[in-house]
Amino acid sequence: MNSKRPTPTLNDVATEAGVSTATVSRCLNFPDRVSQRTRDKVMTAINLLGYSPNFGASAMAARRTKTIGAIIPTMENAIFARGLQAFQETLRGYGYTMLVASTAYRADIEEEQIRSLVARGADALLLIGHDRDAQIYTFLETQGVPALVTWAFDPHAEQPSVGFDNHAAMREMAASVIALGHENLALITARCAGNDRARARLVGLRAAMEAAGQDPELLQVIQTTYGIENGAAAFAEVMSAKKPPTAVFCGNDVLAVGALRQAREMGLSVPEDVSIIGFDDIELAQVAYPPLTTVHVPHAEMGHRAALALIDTLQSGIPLQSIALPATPVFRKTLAGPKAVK
Amino acid sequence: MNSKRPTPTLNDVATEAGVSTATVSRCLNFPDRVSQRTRDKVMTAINLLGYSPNFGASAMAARRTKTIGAIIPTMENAIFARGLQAFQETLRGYGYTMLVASTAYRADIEEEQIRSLVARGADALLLIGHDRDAQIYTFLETQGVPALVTWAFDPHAEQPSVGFDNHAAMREMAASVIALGHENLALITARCAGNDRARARLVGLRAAMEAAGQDPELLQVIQTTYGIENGAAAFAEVMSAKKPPTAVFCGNDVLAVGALRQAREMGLSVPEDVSIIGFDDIELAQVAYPPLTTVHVPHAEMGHRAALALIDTLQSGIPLQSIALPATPVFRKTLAGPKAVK
DNA sequence: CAGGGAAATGTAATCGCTTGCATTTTGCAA
DNA sequence: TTGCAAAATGCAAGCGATTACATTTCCCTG
Repeated sequence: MNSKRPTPTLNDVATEAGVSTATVSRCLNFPDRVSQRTRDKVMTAINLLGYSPNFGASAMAARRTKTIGAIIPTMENAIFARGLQAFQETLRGYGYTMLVASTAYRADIEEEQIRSLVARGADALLLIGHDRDAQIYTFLETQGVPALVTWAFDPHAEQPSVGFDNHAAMREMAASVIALGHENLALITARCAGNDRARARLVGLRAAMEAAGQDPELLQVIQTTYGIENGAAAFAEVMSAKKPPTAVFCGNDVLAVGALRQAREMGLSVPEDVSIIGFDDIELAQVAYPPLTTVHVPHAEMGHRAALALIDTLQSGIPLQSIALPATPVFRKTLAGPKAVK
Repeated sequence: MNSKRPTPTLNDVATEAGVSTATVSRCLNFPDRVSQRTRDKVMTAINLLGYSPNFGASAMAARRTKTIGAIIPTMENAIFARGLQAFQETLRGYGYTMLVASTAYRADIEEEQIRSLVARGADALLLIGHDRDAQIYTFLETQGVPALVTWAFDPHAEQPSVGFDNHAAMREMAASVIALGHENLALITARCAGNDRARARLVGLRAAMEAAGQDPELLQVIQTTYGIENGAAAFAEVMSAKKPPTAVFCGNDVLAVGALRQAREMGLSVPEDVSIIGFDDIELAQVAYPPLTTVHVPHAEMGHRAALALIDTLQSGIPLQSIALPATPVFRKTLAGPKAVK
């Protein structure tokens, strides 16, 4: 009847149930190695005491946590949400738990989060994109924590990845746009430094221009930060050029939606006056008005496959294998041929 | 030169640096209780070995983790994103780490996640809404883990909360709508079972009707699952009534955006033919076309204040205090008076 | 009813770190 | 120099689980 009892431990349960701690532990981890009667006693004690195992202690003793960490740049917009959701669901099905951390697109925070998750005992890690200090990969190796890169696929990279080829996807989309007759192009993109995906998309776009006989140097590029507002601002800037582009590519749908809004505000109609092209195909893209022409990314599939790959390597010990998934243009309503030129 | 060295421990660092483990530990946790020289030696050893402290061990020994868990219904849409982001940022500023888990709106998963986070040593928990089994609160109490409810504010509830009054907010919005002359109302909402916020909004709406002398029973209510698609479907259903409503309330912006899209598809213009009202004021609301009239929720402020409250109780031991924040209607373009009636 | 192998349970070492207390160093004033 | 308080460091006892390995109990079979 003392008011402040400390949280019960395995030991307390053992005492209460009149068995040894080993039995209680087994009862929890391998129920069928324990007799029915004992199990009942133990379970009763557990409920009575409101016992819950201490994760840290258990992790330390068992040297595994059935936990996988995921580190994403941001949770602000839904870019990674669908993928992560799928990732988590698949993990759950195999008895694993996902831990998420976000970095606000900052390398230093990312490193901090990686260390934090590893310290927390994450058995493996899911990372977005390849770009990061080599020393981080060394660290992970030292710690014996497998890391899988996603949202990108680069067969040349050291790190295994489950994702799609950003370069190829953007090039394909750009090729279609150029085929429509657009010659004056612009790109609004997230900062490319430390962001291999953004960079690959940019380079892919230039490649398409080159392939079509255009001078890639003519591409007007604006780098900005994520966010609808920023997309809007960048669009305004882009369109203020003496010879404004007829098609504006955006590194992602969030920026594209901002551009779209700005276009409306500037009295430009899309796609008649100017085409706007996104990337990612998040929910926003379908809701935008007009519905956004964008590059579809297999979010759920990616999350699912990544989870499977990680679990597999954890259980089999076989190194991770890269997997390429397709990302393809989806044409909705924001793309049309350029206005008849002067 | 052996290829598979185990991950280094505090002990290894101590040996390498030629000091005791106590010193290394202090060096990490209270740098200023250690001499400059020693600190350098230790740091060198740490870097050399690629050491990273084992969180579980540390948590066990110290009995605290500087970790706060947040459990949200979903990460799929951005509803909780802004709030969480703010929550995390504030936490970070005080040296705390946030762990997120999502439940897919399922009570059993939520319980599982709560236990999991507690077992992981979360020093405190952030929960969405009040509705959950009383036994969970008992459990948290037993474990000595303070839990703060957010996204809702209910002075009558047992649990402390930092949030806004869903009932009052919806009533206020509804009052404005009714004042415009709308008499035939409908509500598309998330499932109300186990969701006190949805329920409060519904009741708030009815209260406004009653206050205006309308029969609350006349409100057409459709419960559905989150998602743009579902919002669209529900809207179609609502409008198929023999006497379709002139204003359709939505329990949240995601549903509202779906409704908006469906309206467009049905050739109805908003707000001329029908008004659509959302709730939450997530980014989506401003991007939608036309921009959504909705109830603004102080996401960032809420996350920020919740973090402060939790840290405060953790450090001072003073029980959590509830805080009410305002949530107010923001009128954009999807609300107008009803069409001249027959 | 004895004997034996399987099943159930117990014993105790161990995981990596923190921290109260004891001990050694250091820095300075006398 | 010497003496001393303060600063720095070391010692060692936990923290709460897991799990070899040892021991006891059970259930059959002959």
